[in-house]
Amino acid sequence: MIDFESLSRMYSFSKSLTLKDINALIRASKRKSFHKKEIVINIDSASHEVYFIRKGLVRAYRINEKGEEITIALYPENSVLTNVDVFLFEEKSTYYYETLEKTKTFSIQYPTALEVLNRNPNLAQNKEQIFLRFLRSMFRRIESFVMYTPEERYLAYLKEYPSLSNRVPDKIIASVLGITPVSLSRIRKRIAEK
Amino acid sequence: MIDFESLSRMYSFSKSLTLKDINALIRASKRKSFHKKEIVINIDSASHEVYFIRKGLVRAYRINEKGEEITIALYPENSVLTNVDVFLFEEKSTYYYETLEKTKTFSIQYPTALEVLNRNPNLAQNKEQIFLRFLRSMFRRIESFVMYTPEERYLAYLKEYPSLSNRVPDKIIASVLGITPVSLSRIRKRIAEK
DNA sequence: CTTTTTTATTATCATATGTTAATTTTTTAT
DNA sequence: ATAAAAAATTAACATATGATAATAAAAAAG
Repeated sequence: MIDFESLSRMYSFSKSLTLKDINALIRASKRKSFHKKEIVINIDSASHEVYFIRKGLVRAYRINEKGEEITIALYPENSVLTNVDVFLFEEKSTYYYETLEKTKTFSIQYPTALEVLNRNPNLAQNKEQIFLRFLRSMFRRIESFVMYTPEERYLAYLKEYPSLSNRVPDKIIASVLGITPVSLSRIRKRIAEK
Repeated sequence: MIDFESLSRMYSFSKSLTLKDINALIRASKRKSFHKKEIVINIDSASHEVYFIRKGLVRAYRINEKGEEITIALYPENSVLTNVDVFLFEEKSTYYYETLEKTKTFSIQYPTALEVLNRNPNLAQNKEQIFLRFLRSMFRRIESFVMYTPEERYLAYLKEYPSLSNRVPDKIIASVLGITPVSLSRIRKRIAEK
């Protein structure tokens, strides 16, 4: 059940995983495939499933009071996707998690993951690494909102995620940056004129 | 060395701490007092010290390229303050952590805290709680930037931290909200007119 | 208490963004 | 390949914000 692709994905995700850890994780996890625009976790779901994106791209979005789609996060390859509402607030999901591309995942029920963690102390450290990874990206994102203009945020986004800019529709990028699609289009024009 | 104030502070911070845990923590930590406008952690510091704010108020700020003070975070009573650059990015601090009021803290060197944690398995769970607390507040803050206007963010801030609005100068609140002091003043006027 | 310094407000003007709608371009579906 | 749908661009207008400066109010220092 352990193939080269799983191994190398795991390795690229975390170099501190041992073969034994990887084995334990892979045996406890299952693979899923999603078509484009397929729901991974639905709104109102209480799912405790933790996903590792092997391939593809997922977004988390909701519909606001005005009926607009608000995308709060993108999950590209090698990222960990969880139901934030369940994990952080013990509430049902307030977001749809939907693929933007054909996507392949490993996933594991959180209670099962905890069992594996308890049997493999090495993994506990890995759990902390995942927490730190979330904290890092969230902190950088907050910094970008506090310190930079929308235009600067867009440029930083292009720099940090060059591979995503071609895969994510601008209207979704705009939402992630906290601006409207029309405004992003104008920003793009301004940048192009330089 | 364990007084009632320490106990009740600890209890209000986390109800899952046992007396033994509290004892271990308090014995390993030391108390500090700071005057108003005193530096707790300086820019470029590599300090691994973790602070628990017993009383008072601290902010993290830096000076941007234009010479403006940018406040990224506020740390009121019962919050945990760490050198984010050191903890998340293993770099020297890019922020000044400065008191806005007379402030009293418990603090502990992170390596020492880890020793205490290792000797007291109950505390490990508590460490996770602290992580979760950071993740929660960061996530909510990101949501507020993505989904709400500056005016809505200000109203949400007033609602969430009513006790802070009188203690923090508006120019600092403006910075935390990612807007200019002039703009916040206008927002306040607009709100007052309703 | 008075003076000095800091903060907040207001005004003015330039610029950016939001909103709505029309048009063009691109993507998707058949 | 063609039609249909979605996304991106552009335009026009209203509104909000940024920048700078002057003034008023509040806080700090002596």
